[in-house]
Amino acid sequence: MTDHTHHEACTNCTHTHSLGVAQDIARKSGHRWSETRTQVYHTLLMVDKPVTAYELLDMVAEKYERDVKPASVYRSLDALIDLGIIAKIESANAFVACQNPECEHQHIFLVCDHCGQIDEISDHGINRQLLKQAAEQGFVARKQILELHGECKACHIEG
Amino acid sequence: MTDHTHHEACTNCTHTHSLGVAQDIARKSGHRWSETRTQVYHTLLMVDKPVTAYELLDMVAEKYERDVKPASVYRSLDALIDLGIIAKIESANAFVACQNPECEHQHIFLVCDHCGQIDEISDHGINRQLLKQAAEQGFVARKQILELHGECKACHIEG
DNA sequence: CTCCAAATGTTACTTTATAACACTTAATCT
DNA sequence: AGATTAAGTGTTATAAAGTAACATTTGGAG
Ligand SMILES: [Zn+2]
Ligand SMILES: [Zn+2]
Ligand SMILES: [Zn+2]
Ligand SMILES: [Zn+2]
Repeated sequence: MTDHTHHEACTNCTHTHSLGVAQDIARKSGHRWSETRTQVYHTLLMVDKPVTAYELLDMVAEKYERDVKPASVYRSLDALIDLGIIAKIESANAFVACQNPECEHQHIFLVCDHCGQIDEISDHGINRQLLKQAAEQGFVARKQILELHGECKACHIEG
Repeated sequence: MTDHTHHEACTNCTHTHSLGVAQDIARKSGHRWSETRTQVYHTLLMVDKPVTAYELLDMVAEKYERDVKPASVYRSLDALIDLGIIAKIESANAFVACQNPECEHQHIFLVCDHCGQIDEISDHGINRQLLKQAAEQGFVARKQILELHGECKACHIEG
C-alpha cells in the first residue's frame, strides 16, 4: 500500500490523485500499470487539451529524458482508452484526458478549431436518445463518437 | 445541353441522375466539374459503403484503367465533401456517398463493425438539440461528427 | 476561339499507425 | 524473499493516411 513510486515523481501538480485512480481502475479491470503509462497519462493530464500521439511522444521524451518510441506511446494510449480515462478525438487524430474518469463515458466533445481547446457536453439525454433511435432501426450501438467543431466562447468573443 | 459525355460512360447503372445532380450542385456553388471527380464520385456511388481513399484509388485505377495518384483522389474527395454530396467517416478514415445529396447534411452514421455497412439516423431533432446544448455553453458549432459503432440489424440477427 | 483561374499530374514527403519478435517486469503465488 | 509467467516494453521496420510544391492542362465563361 505504500509502494506508489510512480506518484512521487511529481511534487508540484495536482494529478497524483488522478494517477492513483487510474492505477486502481487498471488493476480492477485486470490491466497492469507501468511507468510508461504513468508518464503518458500524466503528460496528457498536464497539457489538458488534445494532442497527437507524436506530440505526446515528444513531450514524454523531453520531460522524462527518454527515447520513447511510437509503438510504446500508442500501446499506452490504447490501454488508457481501454480504461476509459482518456479519449481519442477521431476528427483530429488527437488524444485527451477525460475530465472525470469515474463517470460514464460517452463523451460529447466541443472542439474549438481556433484555439484547439475542447469542452464537453454532459447531457446524457442525447446519448440515450441516440441509442434509442439506433435501436429503432435495429442497430445495436456499442460506442458513440460525438464531436462538434466550431468556436469556443473565448475565441468567439475575441474574434 | 447535350454535352454530358461523363454521364454516358455508364449505361448499366442508375447513377446518371446523381452524377447530373452533382454536376449541377458543383456549378451552382462555383466549383468546376471534371473527369476525375466524376470517376471518384461514381465509384463511391457504386460501392455504397465506406471505403478508404486508397481503396477508392485502386478501384478507380482498375475501372478506368488509369494511373491515378493519391493527391488527385484526395483533391476530388475534398471537393465532393465541399459540395456536400459525400462524407468522411472520421472514425474509419473512410468516405461514403450521401444517400440524399439534396437534403441537409449533419449526418448521424451507424457504422457496423462487423460488415462495414453503414446506415443513417435522420432525426434532425438530435442535431438541433446538440446545437442548442453547445450554444448554452457559449460554443458556436459549425460541423457535427456523429458516428455510432456497433452491429447492424442483419449482423446482429446472424450472430 | 481565346483566356485564365481552377483543377490535374507528378514527385517527393510528412504524419499517423501497426507488425513482429526478442526482452523485461508487474503482480501473483508460494 | 524468490520463482513464475502473462502482460507489457524496446526496437526495427514498414504500412497506411494525407499533403506540399510546382509545372502542365482544361473547364467553362465571354
Ligand atoms: Zn503531477
Ligand atoms: Zn477557442
Ligand atoms: Zn453509373
Ligand atoms: Zn453489419
